[in-house]
Formats: sequence, structure tokens, C-alpha cells
Amino acid sequence: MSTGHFKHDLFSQFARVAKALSNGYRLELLEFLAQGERSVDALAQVSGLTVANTSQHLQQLRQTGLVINRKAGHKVYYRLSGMDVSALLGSLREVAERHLADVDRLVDDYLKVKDSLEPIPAAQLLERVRDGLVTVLDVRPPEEYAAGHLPGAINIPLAELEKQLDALDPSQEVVAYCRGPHCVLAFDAVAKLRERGVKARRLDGGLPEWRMEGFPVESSST
Amino acid sequence: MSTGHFKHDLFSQFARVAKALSNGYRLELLEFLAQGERSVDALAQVSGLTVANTSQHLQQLRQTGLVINRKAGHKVYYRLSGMDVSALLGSLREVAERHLADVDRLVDDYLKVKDSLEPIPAAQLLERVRDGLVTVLDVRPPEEYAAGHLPGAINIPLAELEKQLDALDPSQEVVAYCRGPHCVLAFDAVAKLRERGVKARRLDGGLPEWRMEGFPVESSST
DNA sequence: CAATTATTCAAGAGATCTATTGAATTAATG
DNA sequence: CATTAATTCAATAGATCTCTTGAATAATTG
Repeated sequence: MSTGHFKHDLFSQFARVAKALSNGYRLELLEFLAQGERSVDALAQVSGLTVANTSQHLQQLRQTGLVINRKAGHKVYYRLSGMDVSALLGSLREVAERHLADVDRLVDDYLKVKDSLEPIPAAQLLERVRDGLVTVLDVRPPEEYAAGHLPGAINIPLAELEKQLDALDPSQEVVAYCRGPHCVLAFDAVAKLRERGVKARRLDGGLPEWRMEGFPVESSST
Repeated sequence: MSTGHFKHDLFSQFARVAKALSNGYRLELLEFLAQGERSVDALAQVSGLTVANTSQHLQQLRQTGLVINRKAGHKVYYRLSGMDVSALLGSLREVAERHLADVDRLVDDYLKVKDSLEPIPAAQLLERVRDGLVTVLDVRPPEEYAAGHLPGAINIPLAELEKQLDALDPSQEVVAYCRGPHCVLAFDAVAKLRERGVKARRLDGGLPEWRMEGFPVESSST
């Protein structure tokens, strides 16, 4: 009555989920999906995979329940099936960072300035926004901004930051964010702003983390 | 300067960790290791794998930093490399449970009494132990008990429960626990005790969860 | 209704994963 | 120092995964 094949069957099911996560491209797709709904070819473009290949990866994710999809016109939009998936991805990232030397090296190499740009916690940002103390800057591409962004955030993609510097109130501190803890856009933006003498910090985490903490998200209707 | 291969390389590293988790046997090994240190052949026995096979799985886990090992005599003892690994396993389980219909079915079939045996949260148990209100019962095998158990817990493996019923104070409530949320031992023990008219509940989670919440663990020296 | 667009399906080559087997290490024991 | 015990290494066959290619499906447009 107690433990026949039950345990093993159960672990095999858990393993299916892990297997779905065991490919770099699929993780990349999931991270994009953590930003919000995306069509197959948007995902193909951003990941560099062919459309057919992207579709197949997405179906693997769907079969394990990590994503769900919806048809609109002749596009199919995918999204994460729940917040717990974001949490799982975060947990995976945390373990990898803590225990894989290779990850340390990669992160050190590319984000070496990380520590010098102390991030601001989400809750603290919310307060300051309410008090009108900061300008929230979303440096992601406009499509992603449209799909969902922090309340009151203005959108200036990194490439346009120099041109649109005057859109920012120079007396206010700027808090930049992008996709998540490993998205380099916000780092670059903060570095650029500081060069120009603008007080700037980075949000601790990106939109998915913000959403996961239960804070409000705005979206523009196209 | 921003995102050359960085992102992809990083995700590939994350994927390595997920790949290590993508096999049912490895997950099973990890769950046993979540109880505490174990030798290779103890793990081989409990998982039903050959020793050579177990060793190879363990080395895969070691290469991704999920476990670490130590030599003593001519045995090698493995253990989880950190609490974050337990958290990752928990997250994986949660997602699988929530999104895979197959898991629901399995769990329903085997643990159908789950809801009727309301578990007691760890923090609450600790209070009651301090107040001397409950008897804590560890129903795992003696080796596992020796490796680490809740403070003050008495050890009666499920098979011996009927014989040793008198070791329990019938006026006190019994709280049983075993390996974790899906370990059936505690369920069975509670069911058995209730049949005998003993007030019994189950701990919410098992030893790993207890440990992860930062509560103290006792161990017997052999 | 034909042409176009977005996505999925199907099949195959090459790489990777898994379990098995037997030999090789390494430490303890008599 | 030979023997034994616990673990690891190495090689192999069979299964599974990944990418590519080209065709099939389904919704939209002219």
C-alpha cells in the first residue's frame, strides 16, 4: 500500500519538467515569455532560432505545462502558465549561480560593474514613485514595453537613450530596469546616464520579478 | 559590449543544472540526500540502481555542483551542496504538481487521504514541543533517524509501530513526520494511530523542509 | 477563390544520454 | 603484503534529443 512504483513514477514526472528546462534555448524562450505574451515568430526572432524549431521547443514546453497558448487571427501567442514557473526559473538561476564556477566567470566578465551599481529593491522603488521622487525608465524595446511595464515608467530603448536624454528630469533620480537580473540593458543604461551626470540606479530584478512580488503592471493597448 | 553570446552562454549553463535534474533516478537520489549525508551503496540500495550506475549519476550531480562528497575510510559520502538545492527541488515539485495532470492523478491515487490529515506547520510544532504538548514521532528507518532528526523526536519505523504503541503517551497528541511532502510513511503512521484512537497529525513537510526553515536538527552519534 | 502569412507536422542524420559489463583504483584488514 | 570492500573508470549498444528541410494546415487578404 505504501511505496510501490509510486515514488518512482512521481519522480519521473518531476523529471519531465526538468527535462523541458534542460536546453538553453528553451530557457531563453521562457525568460522572454516571463515578460509577457509573445507570438511564435517574435520568439523566433529574439532567440535566433528558425520558426519551425521555435515552434517545436514551445510545444515541448507546452506538453510539460510550463506555457500555454492562445490563437488570435493567424498568430499563436504563448505565455507562462503561472507565477510558479517564474519562481522555478529563479530558483534554477540561483543554484546555477551559486554552484557553477562557469556561471560566476561569465557573469563576472560581462557584468563586472554589477556591484558598483547598487540596485534598488522593488518595494522601495514603489514608495519613491508614489512620492514622485524618481523617474522610472524602461529600456526594453517598445513592443515589450507595450506588453506590460511598471506603472508610470517611460520607455526609451537603450539605443535612443542619448537622443532622448532631455526627456528626463535632470533633478530626479532615474531608476532603470529591463528584463531581469541578467539583462544587460539596464546596466548599460545606468552607466550611460551616470556618464552624463544623471543620478541613476538599477531596479533589483526586472519586470517578471516585479510582477512576482505582486506589484501592479501597466500595459498600453496597441 | 552588451549581449554577444553572453546570454546564450549563461542560459546554457542554467540548462546544465536542469539537465542534471532531468532524470527520475537522479531526483530520487537528491531527495534521499536531502535527508542528510549518504554513502554510494546506501543510495544504490534505496534507489534500486546498481552501484556503478548510482556512482555515475552522482558524478553528474557533482559536476553541476548540486552535491558534494567526502571520503571517509573507503566509503564516499555525498550530500546536497546547499539549502538552495532543496529549494530548487521544492520549486520543481510545485510546478510539476500544479501543471502536470499526470502528477495530480498519481498523487490523488496514492495519497487520497491527504486532505483529511491536516498537517501541522513546522513553526507551530516547535512551539508545542517547547510546551511539552506533543510527542514527535519519526517513522523513518533507524539509519536515517541517526543521521539527523527533529529535536526530541522518538524513532519508531512504520513496521514496528503496532508493537511499540505503548512507547507513546496516549494522552498526548502525536505528530509524525518522515522524508518530505510525498513520503507516505507519515501518512500511514497517522492513519494507523488514529485507528488505535491516538490523536495524531502529520508534520507539514519532512526533515529537509524543517531544516530549510532554519529549525534545529539533532543527530545521534553511532 | 487564389495567394499570402503564421504556425505546425513529419522524417532523417548526427549528437547525446542511459544502463550494462568488466576492469581499475583506493583504503582497510588479517 | 595479499585479500577484501567500496567506489570509479571505460567501452558499448540502444534509446532519445536536436536541428534541418520541406510539406501541410489554417486564417487572412486581395
